[in-house]
Order: sequence, then structure tokens, then C-alpha cells
Amino acid sequence: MTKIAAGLERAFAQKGFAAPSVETLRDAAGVSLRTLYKYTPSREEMVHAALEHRHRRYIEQVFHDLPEDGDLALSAVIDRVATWMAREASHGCLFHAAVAAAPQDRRLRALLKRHKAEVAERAAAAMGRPDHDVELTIILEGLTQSWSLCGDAAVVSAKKMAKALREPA
Amino acid sequence: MTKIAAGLERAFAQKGFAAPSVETLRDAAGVSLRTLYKYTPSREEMVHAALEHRHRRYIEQVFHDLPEDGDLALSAVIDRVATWMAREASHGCLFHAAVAAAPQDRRLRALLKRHKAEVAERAAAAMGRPDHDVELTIILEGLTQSWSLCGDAAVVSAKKMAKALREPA
DNA sequence: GTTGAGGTAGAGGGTTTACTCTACACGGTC
DNA sequence: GACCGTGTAGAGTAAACCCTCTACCTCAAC
Repeated sequence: MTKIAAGLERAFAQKGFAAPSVETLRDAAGVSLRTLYKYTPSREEMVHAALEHRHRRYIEQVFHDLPEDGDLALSAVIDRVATWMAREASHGCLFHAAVAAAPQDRRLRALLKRHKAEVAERAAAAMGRPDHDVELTIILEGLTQSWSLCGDAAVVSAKKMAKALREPA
Repeated sequence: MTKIAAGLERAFAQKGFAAPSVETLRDAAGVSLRTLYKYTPSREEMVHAALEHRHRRYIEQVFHDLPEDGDLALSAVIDRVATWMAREASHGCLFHAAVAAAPQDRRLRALLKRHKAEVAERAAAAMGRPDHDVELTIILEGLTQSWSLCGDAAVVSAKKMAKALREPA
């Protein structure tokens, strides 16, 4: 099942949510059409499964084993987000992409919101300032969207702004 | 032609880039299929026309008649972006949505880049600090993406961060 | 009144799509 | 050996899609 979800995630990340046909998804998942439909009974479910998998991988990669110190932790989070962008999401956040492809789908929107809320909460906790979750959302969302436009300059600026967040308090 | 582009923009903004069929787009454009194909000879072109129109409207709404003073101008830009989100783009930036729907399309990517570059440049100019374009990109992109998640709290935080941008220089 | 450019309405073709269903292979348990 | 759950391979269906094309209308210019 995780193998299927991983394949689906890879396919959607590469080709977007609209283009790939179910047969393409089947190839990416590496199973037969029947098995694919057994675990994800519709294309919609395939999107959902891919995003669930994405969420777990993202949280794991960005927030595992952070330093205790708030400054170092925040800096590490920013670096890891940049690494994630470079390696996995050069086209932007997959959750926003999924919602953009199907703006009417309330279930997807809920998934996006849960994902972003958990990211913000964990980042604020790592920083040691749970009250700064909105500012952190802006910085991380801004970094994610700007990375493909500005490259590593976005990382430098994001760190600068994160620093300014703590100091003048 | 602008009427067609306006209708297309509205349709894509409402239903995303994948879902609406050409017949739906025809209804939104308010012309016959033949005329629609005359001005936009393929579905791809329809997307393009919609985004061009979107770009002009966005620039106009966010950057027209800004105050001279850098502080006030920047604050006004942030407010207007929030107004734009509330009125037109509750599902996020349309350019990112278009690219996400067709990540392979280089032409769309170029359009996105031009749009964002012009926004950042104008914002930096309005602020009176052309060297802060990357930071402004992060704030505006962050605000745009966070608005649907955090609502007006995102506006408050964005202004706070914009202020911090200038003061400790 | 005629002409010609540019519009509408909508049927049709050929392709692609999401999904179902049949036929068959394998591997562990009685 | 018989059986059953779980897998693969892939043909088949009904609908939807993008785009083209024919037939007709409108209206301004001369």
C-alpha cells in the first residue's frame, strides 16, 4: 500500500494532477489496474492517498531530530525546506497544486489546511514561540513559493526575516 | 477579445484549469465555439489569454495611485493584495495554479516568472528599496498563500514583517 | 439590393478517459 | 491434490473531450 502511495505521489509531483491518466498512475504505482482500484477505488482516492503519503514524508524530513535551541532549529527548518524544494518539489507545494486543480473539492481543502496547520505548529514549537505560527506560515509559504522564482536568495532572505522575528520582541 | 479573456479568466478562477471543458469555457466567454477558436486557437491559448488578462487586472488593482511615502505605499499594497484575495482569488494565486496544472509547460512557467518579477519590482519601487525585492516576494507570496489559511491574521503579520524590513536597516 | 466580413448554433469525428470484468498465475493451508 | 485469497494482464464500455465544419443569420458599405 505504501508502495502504491509512493508511486502515485511521484507521478502527481512530476506531471501535475490533471494530466496523468489512470493507466499512467498504474505504471507509476507498479501494480495492476485491479489492485490499484482495490486500494484506491477512484482517481480522487489516488490523489488523496498520494497526499497523505506526501504529508508524512514532509513532516519526517523537515522536523526530525531538530536542535533544542530555537534559533538553530528554525534555521535548520528553513534549510530543510529548501532541500526539499530542490529535491522533490521544484514546481511548488503539492497540496496547493492539488487544491488548485480541483478548487471545488472540500475534502482536499481540508487536507491542505490540516497539513499546513501541522507544519506551522511544529515550526512554532521548534522555535519555542507558539504564538508566532502565522508569521512562520508566511515565511515558510513565501519561501516555498519563492524558491522556484529566486532560488537560494529566497533562503537567505527567509533566514533574515526569521531572525528579525525573534530579536525585536 | 477582452470580453472573451475576461470570461475565460473567470471560468478558470472558479473551476480550476483542469476541469472546465471547452464548451464550458465557451459559455463563460459568451461567444460561439467558432469565435472562441478564432481568437484562442487551442485550449492552451485560452489559458494563456486568461492569464494575460489576469496579469493586467492585478497590476492595475494593486499598484495604481500609490502614496509617495514608502511606508504608506507598502502598507497599501498589502491591503490591496488582501482585498484581491477576498474578492477574486480565494483559492490562491491563479498563475501558480496554472503552472501546477501543467508543470511541463515552459511557456506557462515563463509567464508566471514574468508576472511575479513585475510584481516584486513594482513593490520594491513603491517601497523605495529596489534591493529588497526578494524579501518582498517572500512576504507577498506568503501572504497570498496564507490568506486562505489564516485569514486576516495573515495581513497583520505581513505588515509587521514589512515594517521590520525597513526599520533595522 | 447586393455583397462580404464576421457572427451564432450545433452536429460530427476521432481520440482519450475512468472504470469494470473476464481469464489466468502463484503460494500457503487443509 | 484441492482450495482460496490475492495478485497480473488486458479487453471492453460508455462517456467526455478537443476541435472542425456546415448552414444560417446580421449588418454596415456601397
